[in-house]
Amino acid sequence: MSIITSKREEVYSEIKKALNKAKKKEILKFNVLPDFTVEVPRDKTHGDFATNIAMLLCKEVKMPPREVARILIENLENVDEWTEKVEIAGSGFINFHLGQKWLYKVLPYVIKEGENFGKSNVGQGKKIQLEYVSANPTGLLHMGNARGAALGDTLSNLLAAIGFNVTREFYINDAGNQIENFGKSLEARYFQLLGQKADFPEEGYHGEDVVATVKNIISEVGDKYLNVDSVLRREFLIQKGLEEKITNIKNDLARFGVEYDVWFSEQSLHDTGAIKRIIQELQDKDLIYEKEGALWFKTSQFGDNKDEVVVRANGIPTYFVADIAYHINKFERGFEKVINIWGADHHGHVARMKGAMKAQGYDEKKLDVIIMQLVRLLRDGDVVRMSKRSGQYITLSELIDEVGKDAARYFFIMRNPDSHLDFDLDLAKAESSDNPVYYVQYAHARIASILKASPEKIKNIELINFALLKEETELNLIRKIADYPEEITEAALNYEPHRLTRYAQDLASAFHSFYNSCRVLTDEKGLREARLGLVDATRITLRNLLLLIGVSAPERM
RNA sequence: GCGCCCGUAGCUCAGUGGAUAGAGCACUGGCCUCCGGAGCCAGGUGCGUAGGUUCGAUUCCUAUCGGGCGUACCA
Repeated sequence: MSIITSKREEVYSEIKKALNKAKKKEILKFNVLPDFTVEVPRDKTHGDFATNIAMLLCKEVKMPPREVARILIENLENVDEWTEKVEIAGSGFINFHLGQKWLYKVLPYVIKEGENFGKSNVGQGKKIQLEYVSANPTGLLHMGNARGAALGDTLSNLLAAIGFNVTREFYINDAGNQIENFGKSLEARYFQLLGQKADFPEEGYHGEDVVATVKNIISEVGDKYLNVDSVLRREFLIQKGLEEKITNIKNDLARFGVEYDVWFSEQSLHDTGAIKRIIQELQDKDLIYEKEGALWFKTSQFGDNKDEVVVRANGIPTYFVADIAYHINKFERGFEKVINIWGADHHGHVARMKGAMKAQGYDEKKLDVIIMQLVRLLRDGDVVRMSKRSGQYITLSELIDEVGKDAARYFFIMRNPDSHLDFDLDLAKAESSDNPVYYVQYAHARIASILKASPEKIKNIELINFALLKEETELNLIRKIADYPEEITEAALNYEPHRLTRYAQDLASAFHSFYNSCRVLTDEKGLREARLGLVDATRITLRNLLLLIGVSAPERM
């Protein structure tokens, strides 16, 4: 429990106590206590915490809000012990000024916690699963996959930090139509590279990477498969091709700092009969009918706007039913929460997947789908057009080469997933103040060099007199640090990783301001030690934060 | 047509049922004999439009306009 959270709760419960006291005395007459807020006001002159309770209550008690506020304040107990000043402001806000004492407790707490600062047990060890990227293994990872990777990994880190037991998972679409297509493409390239005539399938994968894959296969087995049965040849090429593609995907993601606990194969759902089982179960529930030779699932009964095919007329199950089987599998593994990160082009899939879970007797509320909008790439101010089919796209690997892992990850989580993302390659590459990543990392490097230049190391934080920190920039920095645990919790629970970059910016800014107005390594020993403590607490916070985002915290730049 | 997301500063984006709506970039001017100037300080414009709910709406609801995506026996 962080200091600021406990402080807020203290204020909250004191207000409640006062209200109940006034109610008992029949000065305020109300039935149910409204759901009021206690928040840190935007404007510092409005104190450390503010509540809107008076405005919410005014109607029921039939008094002007400021009058309600006055009564409430009168009924607060031992106000002087925990506040410096309580005032009524604006149309009826009550502002609590707590003084600075509690702020000084923040720093020793942070230093003692170290890398645990910000962590909590809000999640209580509950099992939670995140599935992200899950790109088709028929090609390389593109910008959209990269955004999903950065978001998914950061969100996983966040949830783990607040005490959830997180499983990170990649679903490999190694079955279905696109694999057939992949096989045809490989086969055509195989013929072509061996000097044979072959038409390349129109719907095939035109990318250069497919050519490279086939070249690798040829260097291994030569023309051995030129004259075998086409079915066997394709089977072999697909197996080899998938192996290489999946290895590539794993390597690229690893370079991006993204590691998975589970790589789940779609094919395995066919092999184990899980898909057949689902279809049977749906049939038993009378949720399946036949039309034009295909089997349809009555998804419209569950909020979808039309029914969906689960088995095609040619007898091959669709991606949809495989995905249902996969999600049932997730629930069977006992996750209390299942989170998917999908691109906006899959949003139509959400309602029917939830419907399918409901049809199978699972609580669809346990399935959260984060839809992220698509990425647009900008170079020299122009949009770079991308298309996977045509093979024209910038890969994750190329992106890392060009702008580096740190900048790429930072940029991807800077935006709300709901927002379209314009990825400005030139800005991401800029080694200047324009680049928000450097701005934050610079603060960390600067701290490292102060600590290095310091004549003494902090040994016993108990002996430091933090009350010597009285400058406005010092107090601002402490307040910002104190916000950190709450920021982490909010970002995690609301699935909002982008809050982290904003906070990072603010924290770095508060530090730079402090640095410019206060000399750390001053001759006064007491003040120097207090400031070193402040600097160290800033370092710990910055470092923990960057770690969550998957960006390095450099000692030097 | 229908469904989902978005519309906030010149640009890229945060944010909130409440008190003066923020940040970065861009533009202008200042700041190191001293811990890293990749820094700091100062400067100004905006919630697409129209209704409704509310003590209070940029936020919630409805309509409308604009952009993206979906609406496959692709995934």
